[in-house]
Amino acid sequence: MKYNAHIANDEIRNNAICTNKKYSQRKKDIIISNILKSYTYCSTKKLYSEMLPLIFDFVLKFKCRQINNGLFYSLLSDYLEQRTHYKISAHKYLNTLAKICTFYLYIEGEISLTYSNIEFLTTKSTALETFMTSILGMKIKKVNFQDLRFDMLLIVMFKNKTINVFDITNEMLIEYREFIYSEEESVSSHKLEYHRLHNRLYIRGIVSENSPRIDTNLISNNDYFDKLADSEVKTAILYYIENAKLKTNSKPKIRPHLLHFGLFAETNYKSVSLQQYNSFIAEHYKNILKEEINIGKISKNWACNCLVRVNSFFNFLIDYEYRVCQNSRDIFIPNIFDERNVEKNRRSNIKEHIIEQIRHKSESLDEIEKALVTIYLGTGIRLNELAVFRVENFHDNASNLIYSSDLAVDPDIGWIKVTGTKIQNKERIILINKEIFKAFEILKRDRINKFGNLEKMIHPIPEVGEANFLLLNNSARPYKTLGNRIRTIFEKLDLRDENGKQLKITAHQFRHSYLTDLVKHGCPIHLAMDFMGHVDPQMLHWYNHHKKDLLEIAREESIVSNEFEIKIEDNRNTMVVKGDEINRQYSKFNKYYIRGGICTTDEFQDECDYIDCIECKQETFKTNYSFVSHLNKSMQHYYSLWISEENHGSDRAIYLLYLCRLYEKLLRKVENNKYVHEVSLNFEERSRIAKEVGL
DNA sequence: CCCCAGAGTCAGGAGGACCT
DNA sequence: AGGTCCTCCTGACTCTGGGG
Repeated sequence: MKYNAHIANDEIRNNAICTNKKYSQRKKDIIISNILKSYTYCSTKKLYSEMLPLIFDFVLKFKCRQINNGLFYSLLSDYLEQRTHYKISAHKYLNTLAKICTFYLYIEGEISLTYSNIEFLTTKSTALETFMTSILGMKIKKVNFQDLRFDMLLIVMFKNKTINVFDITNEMLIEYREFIYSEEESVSSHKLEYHRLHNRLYIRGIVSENSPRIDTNLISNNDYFDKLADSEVKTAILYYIENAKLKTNSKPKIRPHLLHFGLFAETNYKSVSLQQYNSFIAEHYKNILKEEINIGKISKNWACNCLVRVNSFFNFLIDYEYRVCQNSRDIFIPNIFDERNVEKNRRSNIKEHIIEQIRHKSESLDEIEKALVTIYLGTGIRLNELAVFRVENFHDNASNLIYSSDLAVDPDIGWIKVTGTKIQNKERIILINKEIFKAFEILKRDRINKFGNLEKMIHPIPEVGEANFLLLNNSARPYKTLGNRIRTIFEKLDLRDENGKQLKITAHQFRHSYLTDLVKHGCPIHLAMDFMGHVDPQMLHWYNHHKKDLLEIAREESIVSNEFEIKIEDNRNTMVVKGDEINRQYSKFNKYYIRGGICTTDEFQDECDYIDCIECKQETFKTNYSFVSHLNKSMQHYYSLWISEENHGSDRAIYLLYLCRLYEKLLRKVENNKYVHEVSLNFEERSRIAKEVGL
């Protein structure tokens, strides 16, 4: 993804708000107002507008000075706390503002970047993104800020220089970006390089928020690392031990714990082994906490946080031993807090009885949660699509279609228009039933209660303009962490499988279930694709968990049922398989087709020499055979007509006919009930097609 | 009034599932 | 095959309500 950083830099230089000299108050005000302008959606705007000038001044003080993230931030907190009447805590938005100021000053050439504060100021952040887009004019909307950081670090590698504080100049940035985004070079390979670099150099801090801040959040070059890592970490541990002794009274909770770990580390760290590490953690974890810090009475998270930090310290020790002592044994460092069991294969659909369970148990949820569950359950919507769903896309009064098992048309029920996130600006229609309709109403009502009149609501984020998101977080910003909430909900539901094992359900799994359901009920392929928002029919293979039934239905009920079979081509040998065997072979071979003209793979087009294969005569033909299953007698007739004609012998014909059938029904209803039929673009297109084919 | 603990919430990083 | 984005987790915040 390209962004025009160099252009932006030139513009800034041409219209420089300030030179390298000191900022005048007026210029400073302009900068600050610009930053604030980009930050108006912040829920505590007043607080920040008051603090921003202070932050700006503060950042200026660090002109051309190396400073560590942690130190920088703690100093900033102190600085602000002294000068305002607010009690400053480690506030993320505040942090972001500091990043913005730093970045601005960097762009202006007022400050230089150290390796440390590269990390510091290029963290991915909505505010930073907004800032760069609106104020600096950088078109980096789609750029991951992680990548920006990669770039900056890789400049150093690309230049084959050791990392030096002031080596990263704008010219280097420009040159490197040109290099990295040139067509000859793959960005991903650089990412890999970066990962190696990153993993080697980055040590996470072992400092708790309740502890004095120490410079342990190190990112450094090799020299720095080699020179300082040993003594620095050692110092940190000793520091803790010292403080533990001194301040046991004032901080009774953390000290014994750290003391224990610190002593262990100090005495054992030269020879700490994986076995020691594991057994130590596993055997003493609970006892230590109970004995030393009385786990029953303190925050669980807090204790865990301490352990994580110590954990990372041990990671460092082991890494250090491995690297410095040249010990060649394999070391695997487990994360004792990482209990997730990530499924390595594709995600599964949700079995019917689990869905029943969900429906049953969700009675205990509150209204909003219940609505969310209902929507995901019944629409196959992507997680993010609901998060950015706009109120105006909810056609509550519109008449429209609904997909159901008998393909009936129900004009009483509406649709939602979803803006795709995978493909930009691509919209699609999802048909909803009354249950989902109600769920949306609940969300809408909740939205009005929280944020006022829906119709007059303009989204607080400037670049969003008048978009009116249905879901907002407490700061009236788009609900980025909807996934977290969904996960919490399903944890609350405590779903169990047959063996009583707790199930982890994610929102995306409902997509699998939804498609499986569609196909199971014989939904035609292109319609299913529309509903799912897929471009490539092959994706349906990925999602469809109903293959066996699908094939059997297709075989038994299709218009070509008398002669239905699947030929599987394997090195030019053809075999005909049916039933279970079809299912078994399905995954084994890529190349298959159905007699009657349905071809499924691209490769097949080149080699196909079957007369029946209509596909090979079509340019854009791509499908699988699942649509066949829904055809009824009347459709057989149309189908036979269509495939008999040249250039029309494709599943497209089936699709069109299917649409015709739907529209036929709809039009009839509209006529009878004097229904005003609102159509979306998608449906206009379909309507047009329907007319073209004679309806 | 403050303190505490728990519940709820949110941004960001990492990795890999999804999708073109 | 390479790009996108989902899901996990973590650190750290806010809110609430009870107790001193």
